[in-house]
Amino acid sequence: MVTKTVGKNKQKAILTGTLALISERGFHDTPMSLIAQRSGVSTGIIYHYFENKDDLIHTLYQRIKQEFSAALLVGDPHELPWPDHLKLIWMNAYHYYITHPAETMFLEQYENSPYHLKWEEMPDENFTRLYALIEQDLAAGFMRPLPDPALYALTLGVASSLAKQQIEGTLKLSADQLAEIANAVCRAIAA
Amino acid sequence: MVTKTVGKNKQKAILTGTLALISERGFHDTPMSLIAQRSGVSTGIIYHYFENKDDLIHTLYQRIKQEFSAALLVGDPHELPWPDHLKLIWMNAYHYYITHPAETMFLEQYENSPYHLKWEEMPDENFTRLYALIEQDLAAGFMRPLPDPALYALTLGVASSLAKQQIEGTLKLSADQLAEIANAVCRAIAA
Amino acid sequence: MVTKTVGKNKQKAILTGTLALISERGFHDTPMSLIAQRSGVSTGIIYHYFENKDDLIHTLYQRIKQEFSAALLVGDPHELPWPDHLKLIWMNAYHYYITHPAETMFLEQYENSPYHLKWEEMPDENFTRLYALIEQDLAAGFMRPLPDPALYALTLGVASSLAKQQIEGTLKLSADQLAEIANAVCRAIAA
Amino acid sequence: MVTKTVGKNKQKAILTGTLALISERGFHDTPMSLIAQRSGVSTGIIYHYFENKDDLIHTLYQRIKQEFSAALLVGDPHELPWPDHLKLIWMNAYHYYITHPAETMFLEQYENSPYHLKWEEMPDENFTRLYALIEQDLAAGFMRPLPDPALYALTLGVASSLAKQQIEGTLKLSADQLAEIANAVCRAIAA
DNA sequence: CATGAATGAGATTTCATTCAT
DNA sequence: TATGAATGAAATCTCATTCAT
Repeated sequence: MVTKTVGKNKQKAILTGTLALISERGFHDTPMSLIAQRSGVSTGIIYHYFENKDDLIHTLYQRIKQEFSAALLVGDPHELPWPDHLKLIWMNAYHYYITHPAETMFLEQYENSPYHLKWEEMPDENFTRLYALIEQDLAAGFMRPLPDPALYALTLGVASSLAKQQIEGTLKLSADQLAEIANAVCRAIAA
Repeated sequence: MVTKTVGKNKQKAILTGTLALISERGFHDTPMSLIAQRSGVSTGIIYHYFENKDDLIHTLYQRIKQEFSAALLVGDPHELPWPDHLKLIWMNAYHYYITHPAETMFLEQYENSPYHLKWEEMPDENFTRLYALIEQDLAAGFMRPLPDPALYALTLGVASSLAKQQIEGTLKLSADQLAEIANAVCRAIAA
Repeated sequence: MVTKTVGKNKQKAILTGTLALISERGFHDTPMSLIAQRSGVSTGIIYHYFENKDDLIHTLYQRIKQEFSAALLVGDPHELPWPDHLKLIWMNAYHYYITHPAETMFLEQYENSPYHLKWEEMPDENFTRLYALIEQDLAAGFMRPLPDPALYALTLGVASSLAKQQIEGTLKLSADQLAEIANAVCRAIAA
Repeated sequence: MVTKTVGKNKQKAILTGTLALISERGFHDTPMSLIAQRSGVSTGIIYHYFENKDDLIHTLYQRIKQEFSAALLVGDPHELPWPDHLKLIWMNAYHYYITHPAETMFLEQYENSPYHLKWEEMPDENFTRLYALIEQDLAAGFMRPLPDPALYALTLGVASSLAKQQIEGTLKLSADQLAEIANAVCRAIAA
């Protein structure tokens, strides 16, 4: 039982090290040996926990994506009326991004590389619940009937774009400005 | 006279080959030897025109960024009143993206990699003119006083996000839907 | 226990292979791939033991220099009176040179290339002891008060020069001739 | 006639550039392109004046060797009695070395690389005259009957060794010290 | 489970030499 | 003569992956 935990810890350490390095240096320029070093493990052991480098990176992606989807549901948006649940979700996304800079940079990098086309997206329960909520809003006529990707781009896409700039230090938003942008996002898609 | 341009042609061929390969395969997985082969030149000559791989990629980025900024001004948006000039610019961006899939994928990849933080952005005359137009709209009270990056995310960011999905084949927009989205974008930032 | 030393053996093999090749072919014309082949190792492992080619060559130089300095003290020259200790040291140097032709050619090549100006000389205990002995001889008035480099040139420099020619096959010295030259060297610097 | 001079000038420029670069950077690390640049000529033209890189380097060596041998005879040593002519030759050598640092470094490098074994030494009239003078001294019993290479090592070898150290800045000799060393050299080989 | 030396294919870059102009 | 773009073989170095211990 002790060793089981050690094993999990080691796997976690590898994922953490990989995240740190890739967010700093990019996919290229992040060799396995450096990951091992940063994670405090040997090169060989990585291949015990992951099939190969691609598998390691993809696993990391899935973990982060899952963590992100869970973060979107913080505060139980399903309990709130339109448009409050939309604003909460948007704020949750934004908050996750700026409090998880490494994860954010990694996600952006991953999703914008031809890398992620090689794998199919895993189904995720939290996203399923979110899509259901959106369907309700559409059915109730609160939201304009735009294609899903358009709704995404006009909402969470904006959040990620802004967060990225804050992380890079090229933007600083006050609470008021943030609320104002959240309103703008609502205006964009509200019926 | 024809032969005088051979040199430039070769440099252009290299940039074109690089663009094609990187948009298909990513930064990693695009070796110089493959670039040479695809461009129909020898490996060595690449280093005559570019200092190294980084320089090649960055130069390519600058060229595309320039081409893009020029595309935004097609149809003389400065001559149109608010909000028509905004819509024109937005449509120009969108049009550039979907008619230049390789360039789009390259731009996204480049701007989302730690790569681009190593270089400072070049000043660009077209962007300067665009910013001036935005300042006017802000001063005239047409647009909400949001920070530049927020305005960008709510407008061109949306266009790029949508275009990317169309290129990847996960989205198809009708002219009506597109116009509807352009309206949404306007609503978002209009005062 | 045998296998524990495998690592060191491999490093030694690389140094030995490098020495052989460089003494035969020179710095240029000695590619890493050839070193690997001659040493019976893979190219990659060389970079496990040495940072780069420069580091490999410089490390080899240091090892040889150390071995040489140890060879100078064979027979305990400190126990002999003037000028016998000088003659012993001189003979030791000469003997080392002609019995280590590869090392000799390497040393000469290294010390006569702009290469060695990039590194600072390591302090060496044996040389320190030799300098102390020379100081004594100077203080005792046995030797003429010439600058150290001049003393070196008039003694060991002569040994190396002669050895080099013997190695190249352009000179053959009898024991008598050698003794005669050792005397000449003594005459040159004796007070 | 004008162009003939230009040609010679260009060849001279190439030799001068090569000398400067090799004395600074070594045989390796001195590419043809850099030689062209430093010499103010195009890469291609070098191959008009020299067959290849080896030929260029060997030609340079011969020129310098010739210049050096001429320098040894300055002041007409043949007119002076023993041991004055020996001292004059020795001083001539020393003087040439310290006033021609690039040439000195080049010579040393060349003669200590496996390079020079590929070519046979050219006969040189000045050296022939010098050898004749030495024969006379030997026959007259002024000099000890040591092999030629030994005589060389004990005389000019010492001069070159000292000069090299002065060039590298690790030694500074006063006129007195120099005269003292010249005396030491004479003592070494005088009967 | 764990290590890290070892491999070797392949990546980037260099450079002597050629040749069209 | 003169240029310098062009070639491509070869050099240096990297790195994902394996495996003996």
